[in-house]
Amino acid sequence: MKKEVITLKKMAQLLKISTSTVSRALNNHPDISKETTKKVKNLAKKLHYMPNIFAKGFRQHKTNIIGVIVPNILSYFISTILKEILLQAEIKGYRVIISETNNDIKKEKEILHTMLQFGVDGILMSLSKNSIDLDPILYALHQKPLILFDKISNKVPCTQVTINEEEAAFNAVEHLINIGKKRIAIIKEFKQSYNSERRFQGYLRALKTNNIAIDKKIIISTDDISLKKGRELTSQLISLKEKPDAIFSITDAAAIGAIQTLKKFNIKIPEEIAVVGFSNSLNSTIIEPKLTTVDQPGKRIGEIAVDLLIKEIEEPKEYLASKTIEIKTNLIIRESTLISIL
Amino acid sequence: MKKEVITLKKMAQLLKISTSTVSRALNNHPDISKETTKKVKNLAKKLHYMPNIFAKGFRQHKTNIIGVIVPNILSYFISTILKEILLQAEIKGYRVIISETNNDIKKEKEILHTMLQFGVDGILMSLSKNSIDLDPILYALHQKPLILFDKISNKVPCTQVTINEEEAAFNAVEHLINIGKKRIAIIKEFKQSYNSERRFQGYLRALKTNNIAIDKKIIISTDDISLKKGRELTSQLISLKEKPDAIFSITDAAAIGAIQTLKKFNIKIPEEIAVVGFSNSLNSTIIEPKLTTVDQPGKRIGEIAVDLLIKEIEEPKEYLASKTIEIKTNLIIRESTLISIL
DNA sequence: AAAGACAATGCAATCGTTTGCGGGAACTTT
DNA sequence: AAAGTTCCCGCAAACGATTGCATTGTCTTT
Repeated sequence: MKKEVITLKKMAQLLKISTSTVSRALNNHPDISKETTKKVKNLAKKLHYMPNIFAKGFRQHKTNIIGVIVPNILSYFISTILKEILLQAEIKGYRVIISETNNDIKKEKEILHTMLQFGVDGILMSLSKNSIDLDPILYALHQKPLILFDKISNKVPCTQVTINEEEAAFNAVEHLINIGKKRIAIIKEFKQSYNSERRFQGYLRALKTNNIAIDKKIIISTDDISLKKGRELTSQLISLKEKPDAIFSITDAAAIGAIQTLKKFNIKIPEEIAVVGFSNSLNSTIIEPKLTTVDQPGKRIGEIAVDLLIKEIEEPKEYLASKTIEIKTNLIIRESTLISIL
Repeated sequence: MKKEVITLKKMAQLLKISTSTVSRALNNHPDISKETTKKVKNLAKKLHYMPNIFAKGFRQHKTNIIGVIVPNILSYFISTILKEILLQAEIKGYRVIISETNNDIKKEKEILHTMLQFGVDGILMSLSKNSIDLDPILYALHQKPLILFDKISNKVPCTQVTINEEEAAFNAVEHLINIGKKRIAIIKEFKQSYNSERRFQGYLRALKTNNIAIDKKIIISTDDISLKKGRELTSQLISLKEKPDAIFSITDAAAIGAIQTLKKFNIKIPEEIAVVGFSNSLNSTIIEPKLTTVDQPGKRIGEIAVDLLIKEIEEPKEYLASKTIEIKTNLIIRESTLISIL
């Protein structure tokens, strides 16, 4: 199983030169003659020499590893971001270790700790649903560059990359208004979720801008915003005396649940009740009618987040730069809001 | 940004004892008195001491990192496996680095190389679609424990974890036969794919066992087995003189494409043409009619793969153990094959 | 020809942790 | 009281790569 490991020392012995010369030759140090450099490199290639990364990292206090922390990798949107993070990091010579919190704050803290202990050069993080205690994050931020993406928080003084949640929601709701809807329900998460809250702000602004009264009865909050919950909450909504004429769900999953329930009760979509989701997940084109939804450019988020992190790693700043980058989203209009205007 | 780093030496100076004692105390060495151990541990906690993983790994020739190589993380099935790998690895004290090949053989080779160079303790790998040149993998196998999962190959002498593809396909096709279907088409990949080939074998066996003639006209191969391709190929199938009365697709995506096309042409599912997929992806319950499909226990695969790998890491064997573990699947019967038997 | 410049290489320390070995102190045994 | 045990602890080497400084040899300059 084990093969003999080739080290600088071994190659030095074979060539009858010192390890320092071998090291310098491999690193293209100008002090070393072209001839020697060539000899060393040939031997290294022949023996499949691989530098011991640990000795190197140990010496240079750099690991070239980026830690990524996300609530749950089983989300198409998150996967898209991760995919791009992997790609970009690799291009720039970094490896990526990934950990999941599953929205468990205790675990979030642990992971943060082990990542630091492990010696990552920087951290990309998407917050758990209810990260209230931000101390561990602030602590981490003092040790290594850290950037938040997607699930962010304005309470952490660091670079943040996310979509413009408020505007995205505003556009989605205004679209509903434009197709003639006047009584628009929202299915959102409870307050703990910063992102949900920002989408809710967009919803409110759209209504206010268009002089539509806000009715708390059709503002629904839940903590587990799943497909199943979407179904249940929609059942509630349509049993109201004054039914809504549109539902804006802050996730696609719940929007799909909503559609399923509406179909079950033979309510016409979008004529009686239109539905808008959020994420442009794969399912949104499988469900019938196809779901109008906000497309979140996961690739861009991943790309920008890695790029900024590596910049912070390689050009460390003494002060904490705290800029938030908001990436534009795109409302994709599909059948669930497509009313033919006659 | 930078905080002072706590090392064994610093703590030793503070306590006026030697670094070796500090080290041993933290590792619960029996030679050290309880009193001293306690003192050391308290100080370590107070100062947030974190061992330098690189010095440690350097010394012990162990990194506690597992490398995972997959074709594409944007797959629900793969994500499920990854999720479990992350979970189990973490429980056992290992970190996971993930890389994608995107089915690019050249990249596959590079990734394998950098992972080894990086010093992972072992590798979990799912092969690219057309990994023909297995040399890099065999080379890796000589250096470190390596286990293949999901996309495997019988040409690599190592432990492999996968589902029982042949039997799963056999059951799926036999189910179609049991509901009265006699002319069953298959949508599969070209030969390069070992898994597709095994599913095809199951298809053939089911037909033979039930004395159904094999007709090449309804055996369709493609290299990009996507939803779109599923649509196109289904169009072809239903334009045949002798239409099939069932379609077995070796992926859910193509099966969903098939359903969409059948609906477009008003072909009744499952009465006229039944459809079976493979994977039990999220979409399979969103499409209408809901898709009958083979459930692949991703969690089990991930769990077993990590477990075996860590065993091989911690109890290295001199010989190459080459056992293949096949995990049972489960056919989930839904509307796309649900014929009420009167 | 002696001195200075420069190119090429080697020596040795260093990073933080682990660990084999040795030794001192306290205690037990004869 | 001498010898043997046991318990704690420290010394120092080792892991592999990097790097400041010293050293050697060659060439140029005056």
